[in-house]
Amino acid sequence: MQIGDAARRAGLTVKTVRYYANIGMVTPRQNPDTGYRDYGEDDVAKLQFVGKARRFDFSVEECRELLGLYEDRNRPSREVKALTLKKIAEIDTRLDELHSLKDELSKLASSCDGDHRPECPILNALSGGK
Amino acid sequence: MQIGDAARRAGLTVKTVRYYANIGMVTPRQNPDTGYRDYGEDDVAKLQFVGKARRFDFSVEECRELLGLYEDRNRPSREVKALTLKKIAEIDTRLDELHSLKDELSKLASSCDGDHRPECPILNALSGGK
DNA sequence: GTAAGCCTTCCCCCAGGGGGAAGGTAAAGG
DNA sequence: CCTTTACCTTCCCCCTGGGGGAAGGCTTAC
Repeated sequence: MQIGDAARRAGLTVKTVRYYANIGMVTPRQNPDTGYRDYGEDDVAKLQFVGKARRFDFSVEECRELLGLYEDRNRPSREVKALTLKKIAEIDTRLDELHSLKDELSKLASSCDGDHRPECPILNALSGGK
Repeated sequence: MQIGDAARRAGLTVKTVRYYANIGMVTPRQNPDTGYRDYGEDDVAKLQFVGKARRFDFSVEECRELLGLYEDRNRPSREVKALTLKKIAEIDTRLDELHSLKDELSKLASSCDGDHRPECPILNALSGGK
């Protein structure tokens, strides 16, 4: 099938699918007549797999790694689980950062009157100290 | 003072400070003899301000906006507060996304034995369904 | 004299594609 | 048969927020 159908079925844009082909992540056959990319069911499955993994915040490189494990029917599940736990730890780190950012910004916002007057604790905080 | 000192005092890299000059965010005078950028105390204050706002997850464009408000001694504090509340809302959205991602990944991870056997619910989840 | 330590501009690099130009191709409608 | 429409291809520039390093110029210190 052509790239448009494959993209639709995987829920990705044509641009994205072509990009994945260019970086060698999901490489379809080529139709020798037209020169068009020719996607099979297995390719669509891989595209769906990658699309889902991306939505789970795995980077493209991590997706490549997961895809390798996915294609190797004999790999130990340990490896997949390790990648997943690493990703969870990264998410935790980012959650902590965002929580503390939000706390600080919330404190600033609640200390600011937010009226027509120029006095503003938010700007004072941003300009003062370190 | 030269860019190196300004960068050190603002806790930024020289590259970053030069970048801010290039995009017109903090534009120092120029030393006519050497052609070097010449930073004053006011410039350093602005660099510190921007550095802090960046650490608060404000984008460069938002920093430019905040800097404009910071320099306008008569702006209403309302505008600054609005930007801050918008940023807090963005952080909330991202927190929600990350929380649900983490939940899903945690469920997958706990359902996977993570041993030497190839059976892996994580890959099954990524490959199956939508 | 020369080495260190500044500074300058210039260009390429990262992720993860998006936007659009220029040009080839295939199928359907009039 | 011709045209329109909808595909497809490669190619190049754009975004964020700078990092890395080359090539060149200047003082200053040893």
